[in-house]
Amino acid sequence: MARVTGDGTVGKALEVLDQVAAFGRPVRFSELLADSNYPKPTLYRFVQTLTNQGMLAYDQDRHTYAPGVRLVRLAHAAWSASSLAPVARAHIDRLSGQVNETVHLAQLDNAQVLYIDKRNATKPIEMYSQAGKVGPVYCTGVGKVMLAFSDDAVIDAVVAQQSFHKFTDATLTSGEKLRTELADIRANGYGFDREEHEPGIICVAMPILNDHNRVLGGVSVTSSTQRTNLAGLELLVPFLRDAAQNISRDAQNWSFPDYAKQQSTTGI
Amino acid sequence: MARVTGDGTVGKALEVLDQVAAFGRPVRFSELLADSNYPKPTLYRFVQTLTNQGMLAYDQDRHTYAPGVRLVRLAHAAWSASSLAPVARAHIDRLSGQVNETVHLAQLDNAQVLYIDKRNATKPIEMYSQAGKVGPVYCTGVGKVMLAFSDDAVIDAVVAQQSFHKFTDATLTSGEKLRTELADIRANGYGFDREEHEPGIICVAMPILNDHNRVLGGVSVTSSTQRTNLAGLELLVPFLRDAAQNISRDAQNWSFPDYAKQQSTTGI
DNA sequence: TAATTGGTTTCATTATTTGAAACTTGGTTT
DNA sequence: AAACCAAGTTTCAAATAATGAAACCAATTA
Repeated sequence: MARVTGDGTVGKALEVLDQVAAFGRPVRFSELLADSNYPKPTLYRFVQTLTNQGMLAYDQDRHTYAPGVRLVRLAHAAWSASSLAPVARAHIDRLSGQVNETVHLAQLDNAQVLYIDKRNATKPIEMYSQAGKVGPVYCTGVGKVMLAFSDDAVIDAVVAQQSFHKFTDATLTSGEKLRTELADIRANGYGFDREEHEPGIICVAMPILNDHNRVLGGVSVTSSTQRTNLAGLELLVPFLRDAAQNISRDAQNWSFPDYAKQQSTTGI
Repeated sequence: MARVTGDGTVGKALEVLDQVAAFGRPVRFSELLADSNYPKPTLYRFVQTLTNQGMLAYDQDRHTYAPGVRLVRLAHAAWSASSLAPVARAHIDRLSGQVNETVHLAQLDNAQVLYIDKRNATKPIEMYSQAGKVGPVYCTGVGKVMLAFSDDAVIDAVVAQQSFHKFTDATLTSGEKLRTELADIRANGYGFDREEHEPGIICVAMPILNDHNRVLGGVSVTSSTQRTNLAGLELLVPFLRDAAQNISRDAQNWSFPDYAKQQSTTGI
C-alpha cells in the first residue's frame, strides 16, 4: 500500500528519478553518486536509461540531469484522468466564490498531501506552480481529514512515516496525538488546521468520500487569524460539504460512459 | 537520442505507463492486455509495480488503472527544474502583452512538440489544460523551428517518426517537403505555420537557442487569418526574437548559482 | 608530465524477469 | 444451487538482464 523501495529494477530506477527531482535543480552525476547507495556503474546505467526514456533531461553543456519533459506530458494525463481536478473544477470554482477565501483540492500521494488544484480568492490562478506541491499530512487540514477516513492499514503506514516536525506551538508532535485528532475528525466529519503548520494560518477541511466511504481526496478553505477564526470557518462547513458531495457524485458518475471527447480538436 | 523501446525492464515498464496514459481514461487490466504485446503475467507485474510505486493509481471499486498522482508531483519538479517555463515566464508575459495574441512556449519531447506554457491574450490562463499537451512537429510553427536547429541525427530520427497526416490543404505531407522547409527556416531564423495544422490558424515561431546553438525550446505567436496574415505576423518577429534571446540568456545564467530558495516557505 | 577527478566500459557472477500453465475468485447463466 | 465463464493471480524452471569490482578513458589540475 505504502510505497516500498525495491520492487525490482523499476522501483530502483524510479527512486533515482525521485532523487533527481528532490534536488530541485540540475545535478551532476557525481552529486547523485555522492548521495546514493548504488555503486557507480549501477547508478550510471539508471541515469542513462531514464535519460533515454525522456524521464530525465541531460544538459550536454552543463553535464547535468534534471527531471525530463516526458513527465510533464504524463502528468497532464495523470491530472486529467486520475486526479479529481477536472471533475472538481467547477465545484471548486463555486466554493471559492461562495466563501471568498483560498480553496485547496488535494489527494494523498504515499504519505504526503499532494495539492491538485487551488483557487486563490483574489489573484488569478497559478496552477502549475501550486498543483504538484506536496505538504505534510499531520499538520494540514486536508491531510488530517483524508487520513482520518482511510483504512486502518493506511493510517498505520502513514502515521509511521510522519516526521512530526514542530512547525508551530500548535503542531501535533506525536502519533498518539494525531490518532486522537483523527478520531475526533471521524466523529465530526470534518477537521481544522489550528495554526499547526504556519502561525496565523487556519483552515477547515472536508474529506471527499465515495459511496463506499473510500477517500477520494479532500477540500479545504484556508484563511488567517486576522480575517476570521475557527468558529468563523466552521460556518462554512455547509458549503464545503456541498462541494465535497458534488465532487464525489461527479467523480463516480463520470468514469466509463463518455470518452467520445477523447481527443478534442487541437485547440493549440 | 530518440526514445528506444526496450532499455531493459525500466523501459518496458515506462512503455506500459505511456500505454495507460494514452487511454486518457481509467482502464481495466483486460483492456490493457488486449492492447499489449506482453503476456498476461508480465503485464500484470508491470502494472502491479507501477501501482506500488504510485505511478499508476488503482481504483478498487471500478477495477481500473489510471496515471498516478506521483506523476503530478514529479512533473511539478520537471516543470520547475528542467523546463524553460519558470525562467521564461516573465518574458512570455511581456511578449503576450506586446503582441496581444496567443503565445506558446514549447520544448521537444521525443518526436513531439510539448507545450510547456501558454498565454492567451484575452482569456485568463488555463495552464494545466494546456501545458503538458503535445502536438505534431511537422505542422506546427514551434515544432518546425525547434527541429530546424537540431542536430542532423535528431532531425533524421524525428522526421522518420512523423505521421504526415494531412490536417489541411497546406500540411506538409512528406519528409522531403519538411526538410526543404527546415532549410528555409534555418536560413531565415524563424518559421511559420501556414494553416498547416488547422484551417484559419497561422503562427510565427522562433527557436530558443543557447550560446552553443543548441535548441532549448521555441516560442510562437498564434493568430487567425481573420485577424491578420503572415505578413502581419512577420512584423512581430522582433518581439519574438527579443523574447527568445532573453529566455536563452536567463536560462543560461540561472542554473547553478542560486538554489538558496530551494524550499520556499510552505505558502500553501 | 604526473596526478586527480569525473565519467564510461568490461565481464563473470548473481539475481531478476519471463511466460506457459495452472489456479482462484467473483459474477452469470442454466 | 450447480455449472460455467471471464477476469485476475500465482507457480516455477528456463531465459535473461542487472550487478559491481576493476579497469579504462578523458579532461583538468598540480
